[in-house]
Amino acid sequence: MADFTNARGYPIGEMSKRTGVNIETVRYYERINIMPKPDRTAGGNRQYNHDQLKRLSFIKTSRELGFSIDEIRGLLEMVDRQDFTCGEVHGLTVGHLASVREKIKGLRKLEKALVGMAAECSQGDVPDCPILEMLFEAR
Amino acid sequence: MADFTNARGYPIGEMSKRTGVNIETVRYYERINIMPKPDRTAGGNRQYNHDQLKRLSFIKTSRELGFSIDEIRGLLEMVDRQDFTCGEVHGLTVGHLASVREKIKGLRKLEKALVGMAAECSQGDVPDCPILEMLFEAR
DNA sequence: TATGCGATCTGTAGCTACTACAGAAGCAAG
DNA sequence: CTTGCTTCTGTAGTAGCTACAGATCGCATA
Repeated sequence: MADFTNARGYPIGEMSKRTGVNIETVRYYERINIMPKPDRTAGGNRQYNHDQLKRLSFIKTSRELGFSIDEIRGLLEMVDRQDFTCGEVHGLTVGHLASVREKIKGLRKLEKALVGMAAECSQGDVPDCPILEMLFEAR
Repeated sequence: MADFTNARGYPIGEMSKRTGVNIETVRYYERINIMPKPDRTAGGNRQYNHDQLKRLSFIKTSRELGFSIDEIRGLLEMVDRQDFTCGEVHGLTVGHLASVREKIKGLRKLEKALVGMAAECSQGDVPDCPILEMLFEAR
């Protein structure tokens, strides 16, 4: 059994397991420069350190919270340059929150429309459907 | 001023204006075979008829309701083959409704998490931020 | 009829955020 | 040393468009 508690560095598969980020995606993050180029073994395999693990976790968590790669890039750049303030980060978060709420609003409308359409429908065996009729209304 | 009330056919720009579908997108729909190849003028410009206008409206409305291109393709194939029943269409709609509700649920969770994070934050001028700390927690 | 200008043409490449190969090479256990 | 899992690079695909470039069409006006 492999043991990564000593500072031997994590291979990419371990990074993937620990963060839940797909291996291919880890390499992708390197390619688009939100993850740094890690050390390599003599044979050329990637070897990550603990900071890089934390960075990848950050990205994963942020993605799960719906931040775009570009938003995350912005946050990470501030972190890397050490020139952020709590207020800035708060601003980005609140901005993102607003866009999430927009999405929820849109989906609620949509839900309503679908419920309305479904309610109109007899669900019968007939080839005649108010749902399709609605959708087919030319503008 | 152009007049399309006679059966001269609609050029692509008119289709676009009437449905709100981008011109490039109309051509894209043709390429992926959810819109038929329309007639052409002597010079090679597309000339659509009223049925095609209705079909494009159908696609647009369905997209706005969040149906995927593949779902729409399915609906249109049924329509084209004339072998759908109202029950089938209802089924597709209800299935789609379920996935919309799933999305809403996910976004609500996300909203909650963001609100929680933002509340923790002093918004101050300091380079020390509980939001970033949360995001940086290694797993 | 000529001209000018907007609309349209084809083909290709880009976007977001990944994912999925192929074929070769590394690496660790037995 | 072999076996077999992991990792490597590079490329291409996914959805659903959008954005060009450079050429041609078509219609109104002079």
